[in-house]
Amino acid sequence: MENCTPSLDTAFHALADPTRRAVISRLMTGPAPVKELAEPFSIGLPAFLKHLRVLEESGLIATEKSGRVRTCRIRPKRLLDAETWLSEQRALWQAGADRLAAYVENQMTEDNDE
Amino acid sequence: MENCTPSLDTAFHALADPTRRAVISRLMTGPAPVKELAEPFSIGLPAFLKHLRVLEESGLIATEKSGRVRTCRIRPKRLLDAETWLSEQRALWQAGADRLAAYVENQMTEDNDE
DNA sequence: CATTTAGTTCACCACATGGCAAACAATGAT
DNA sequence: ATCATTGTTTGCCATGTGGTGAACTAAATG
Repeated sequence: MENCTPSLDTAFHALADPTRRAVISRLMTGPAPVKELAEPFSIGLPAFLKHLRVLEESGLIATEKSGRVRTCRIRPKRLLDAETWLSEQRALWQAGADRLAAYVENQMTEDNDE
Repeated sequence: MENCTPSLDTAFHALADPTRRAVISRLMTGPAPVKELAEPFSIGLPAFLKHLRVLEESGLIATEKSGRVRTCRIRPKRLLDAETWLSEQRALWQAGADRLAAYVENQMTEDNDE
């Protein structure tokens, strides 16, 4: 249940943008060149490349240039790191839920908004 | 496997800061007033309140003021939303892994770096 | 009432982010 | 050799972020 700060910062930050999440989703189905990745979006290439750089520096993706085309692929490890942190937090919460079962039951019933 | 943009943006962004993640971790063990939450950190109250506001507007926590003390508690739903998105992505990846078992095996062996 | 305590608001600052346009490689195709 | 394709770099700009210090409100406490 560490707070292993340095990598989670960049990973969560990278995920906090719809364009970048869409790129992640796309790459989950297999590698792709930059142009194909950028196609669905209405932004220019320079802006899109910035997103790719954020993703790469966060360790969520890896890119490799062969000829004039740069191919991007997913890097599942960092995704798993983020997921692990979240599930650890949930485990922490459930431990507290066991301690204060009745109180938490009350919290949940008033938490069904939105 | 939606990209349900609006809430994930703010949730992931809120999680992209070590101070805010530490607050989340602390609140997982039960509610706490602002002063107690701010104590472990070396930043001033105004800065800390900004973090709390980010957390609250992201829906990750809820706060309630009683008398002169504002009590903060966790809101597990948004945490679960983020965790769900991540696990959906992983499922997507595993589907691709089934399709291209051999290729992905190759990818994993060259992904043991860092 | 006077004072500490807890939180809030305000003005300000340095810096990162996300976007653009435009010019510049470098490779593949004709 | 020419030319289209695919990135890449460079300025530039508006906005958001994370921090500060100082002034202020409101509730317990003596």
